[in-house]
Amino acid sequence: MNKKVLLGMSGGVDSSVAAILLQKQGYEVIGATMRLWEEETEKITKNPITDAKKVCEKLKIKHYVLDFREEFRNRVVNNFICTYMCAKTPNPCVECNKFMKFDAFYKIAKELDCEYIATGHYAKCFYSKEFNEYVLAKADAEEKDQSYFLYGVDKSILPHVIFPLAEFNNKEEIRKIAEENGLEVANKKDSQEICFIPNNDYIDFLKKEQNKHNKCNAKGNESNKSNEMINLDTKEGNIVLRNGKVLGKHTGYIKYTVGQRKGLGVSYKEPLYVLEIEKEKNEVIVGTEEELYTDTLFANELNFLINTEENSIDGIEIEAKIRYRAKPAKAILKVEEGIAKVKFYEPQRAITPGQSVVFYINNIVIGGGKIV
RNA sequence: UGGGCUGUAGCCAAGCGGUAAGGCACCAGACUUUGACUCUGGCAUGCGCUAGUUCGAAUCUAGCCAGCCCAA
Repeated sequence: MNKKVLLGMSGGVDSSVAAILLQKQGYEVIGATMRLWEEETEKITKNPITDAKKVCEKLKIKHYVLDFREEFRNRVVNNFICTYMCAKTPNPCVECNKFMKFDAFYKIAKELDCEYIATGHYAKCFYSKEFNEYVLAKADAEEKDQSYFLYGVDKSILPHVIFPLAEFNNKEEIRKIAEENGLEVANKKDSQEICFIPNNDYIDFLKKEQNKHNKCNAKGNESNKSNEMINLDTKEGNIVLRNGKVLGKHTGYIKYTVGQRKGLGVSYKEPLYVLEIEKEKNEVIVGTEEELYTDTLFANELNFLINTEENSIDGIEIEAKIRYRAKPAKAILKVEEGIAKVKFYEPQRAITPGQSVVFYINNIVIGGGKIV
């Protein structure tokens, strides 16, 4: 039996400990770090390659550096920019998992004769008797669970995925294992923010990159990009209430997302939040917190991780997560012509176009899509 | 020129004799593998100016200044 596994290593504690755990379980581990973004990646995300190499040396495993820069730009960065241009809010981690970590990476694994790939994600992958196939599910530690980011992967890959951290429920334990094994990264700070954006300044990033990308792959924006994409970061428009009353000016709608409160620069008797971005009129519509709640959403670009031929998904009750940090909420799912309609029992706060909605049944990821 | 209204922090704004609410913005943290939200802390010895009444004035009085509206 082939027990070779290619482990994606970010140079952080989680994926480093994952290597140790896999070794203990008797796998032959090969480490690989993806190079995703220019040369700066090293600086921005704290030496992923160098650190991963050190860990591999210590654990006596092979380590490869995979140059995915071109794919990353084409699939992840391009989509990030286009989505903002479309007045929506992207989630690059979803794209990255789908195209990089669970596609391009798996292809390399096969070339290296690895039956499995593994990552340091907090998620679970196992054979479900109920569904009669391999499924993706939440990690035991629900607060750390990252299954949300993974709904977009191709379901055929699930039998080949291992998440060594699936059952850990606290980070201290993981750091402890790293320490016991003498890994320098034991106390490395958790990563956060978008990996390819320095200083977390996505506006500055868009300003610099908006004219560089060559082809727009975001849905509904295939045409005439060249004129529109100039100066998205400065193109002035109105900030208005639902009734049309103009409260002030914005300097580029890409600076806003639904539910956003900070940065509006307008006065009102109570806090105002972004309700909607009107791309055609170049308007940012704002309102009070209660206006933020809606009970229905539609999603496209659907991906299902269970066999939808054998399992009915139309009209069933599910739990849906409308953003990474949102609590799953009960809803009824309907699917028609590639569009999902999700009707919640309780209205949800700030449903945001561009973000992903992920469907769960008993902690198992059924699928998900992009909110329109 | 006559009549009316207004003047509180960078912005909006409450207070109407008892010792400066609140929101926006901003700053510092917490939370967070997306953008947000949220949470904690900070942010006017001073209320257009001057004089007065009062134990006490942003609040009352007078004059002045500035802006807005109406009328000739």
